[in-house]
Amino acid sequence: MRLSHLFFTTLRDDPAEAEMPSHRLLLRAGYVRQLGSGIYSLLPLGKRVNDRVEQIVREEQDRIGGQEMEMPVVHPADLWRASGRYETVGPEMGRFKDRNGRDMVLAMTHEEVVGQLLADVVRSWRQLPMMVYHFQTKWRDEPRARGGLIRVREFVMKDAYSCDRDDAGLDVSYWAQYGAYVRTFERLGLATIAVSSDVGMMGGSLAHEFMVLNPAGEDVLVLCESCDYAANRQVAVIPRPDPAAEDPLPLEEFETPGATTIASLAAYLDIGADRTAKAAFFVTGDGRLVTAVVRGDHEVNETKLGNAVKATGGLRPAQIEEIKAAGMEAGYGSPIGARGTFVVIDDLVARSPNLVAGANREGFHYRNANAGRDYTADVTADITNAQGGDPCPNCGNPVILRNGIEVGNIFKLGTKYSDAFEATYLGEDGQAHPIVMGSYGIGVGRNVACIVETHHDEKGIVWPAEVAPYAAHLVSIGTAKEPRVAEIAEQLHGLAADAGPRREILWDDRDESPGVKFTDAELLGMPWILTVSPRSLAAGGVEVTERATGERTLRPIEEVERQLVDGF
RNA sequence: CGGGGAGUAGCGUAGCCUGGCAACGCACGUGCUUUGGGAGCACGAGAUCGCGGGUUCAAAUCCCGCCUCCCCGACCA
Repeated sequence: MRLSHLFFTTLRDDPAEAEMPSHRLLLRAGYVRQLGSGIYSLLPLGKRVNDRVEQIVREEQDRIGGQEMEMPVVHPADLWRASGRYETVGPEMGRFKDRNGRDMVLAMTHEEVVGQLLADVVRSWRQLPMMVYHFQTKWRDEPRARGGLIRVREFVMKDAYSCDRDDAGLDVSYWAQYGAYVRTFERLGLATIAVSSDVGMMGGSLAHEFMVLNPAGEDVLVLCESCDYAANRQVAVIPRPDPAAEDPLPLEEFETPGATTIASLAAYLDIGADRTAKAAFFVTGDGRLVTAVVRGDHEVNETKLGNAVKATGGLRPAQIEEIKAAGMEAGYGSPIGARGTFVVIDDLVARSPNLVAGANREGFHYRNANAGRDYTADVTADITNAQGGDPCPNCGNPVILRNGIEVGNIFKLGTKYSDAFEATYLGEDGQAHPIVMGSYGIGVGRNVACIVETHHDEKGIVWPAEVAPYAAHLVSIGTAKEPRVAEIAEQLHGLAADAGPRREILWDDRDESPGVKFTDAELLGMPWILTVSPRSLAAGGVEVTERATGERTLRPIEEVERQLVDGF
């Protein structure tokens, strides 16, 4: 490809809105352009990288027996009503009416379509197991897009669906996908950590997320450096020691002026935060006020809390008025004397005697609050976040917290969708059984961004060879001085093109100064930069620079020609 | 949705407080020179100053409303 013909432009200055390296570099180097919040066009270079990433994902899916297909982006709403998700999902799903007034939705995932297809196609146990996948656009109207391609609203996902006769079969499919993901991310040049995760809106029993460590990551991971424990903080369960036993003392109200936070309360009383009980207030999607009580030295984990109260439609922080309506006082709140609220107590609070808790009266707290005696739980569960230094559940050594970006996930779905669509098969026993499903996603664009996040330097992108849009970047210099420069460049460019699409190179044939060409070559990030110039020809060939190391060697033309075909 | 910030030429910005010809760098076009690390000179094109309303002799600038984008928090590939 001649750079003079390529639909792109590089930017000398960083776009003001781009903060993450991948966002900045993909914009500057002319790979992508933004159309709206969380909506991006892929320019030709971006499209080629995207295709290379897709191809690696495709090969690894095919290797474990996945069959590629394609399902639509626009679905009739009735399909989503059948699974119940038309009601449960909320505003992140795009909804519209067709010209006849029928409710339609934009696909945010494809379990429903697969469920319906299974009901249609699968009759017999002989058709199972079976795994299908496709690359398709999803629309998810996220509350906030961010970080360029890291978190967008419209994106292409590889989503795969495994279909098995029973749980044992699902287990096999699940771990086959696990292995495929490990290979996929290795080939993409991404160091991932598989963490166990929440099953979220998908429902199901077991799930892993593949995470790339990144300070800008939106997930917090709980990791153990002594063993291989790794979990999303949403689900990490940390063992906690029993608090020292004390006899319950009488409840006693006392004045704590202005102590609306645990920090100020503990400082005022000169006690540890672990001697206090903290109440946090949420409202579920179905309108219940939830009061969560954790010890002052912990934080509420909203995922665990949501699961504990079986919240449909998620949780949102409660308004002051909603807290007051239940007889509680924000800043001095506790379930003591409250009414009309669902109370969830962290199991550590349940075991901690004589805590300081809010008195539901401005400027007052109680001493010696005891769960079970002074207030009762509707549910007692672990609802706290793991913290750095907590003991690892495997080996007991202190865990660390790191941020991560989720580049892929795998879910055991079970029969939720096959039940909804009556997707059954006749078993060897002559009976109908529900098909057992799994679901496996990889966001293509996010992976592209993550590759740039790990493979770049101060000059620009450094593509791993497997995903680079072109195998090499040819820079020709001094064509006016030496006619052979253009001839040789032309020859190398044609040779690479003839060697096949994967061997094609980018040739900067523009009439630009050498400085501009080198700078752009480094910004664009092809793994090899080939320089043809009067100087290189006089020295006997082509200068070959490895982008990653900056190492330069002068190689005879014939050798470069061979390497353009066989690889460098 | 809560909090913070920003919309001026393709990109980056100044001008706004204190109203008075819309400016600078890069990029872009033409010509000449230059050609191994973001070249030089000359000429040139490019902006309804996010949108709507208001105040004023006069609005990028002041006031009101709206829209969009970015960043931090609750969701996910």
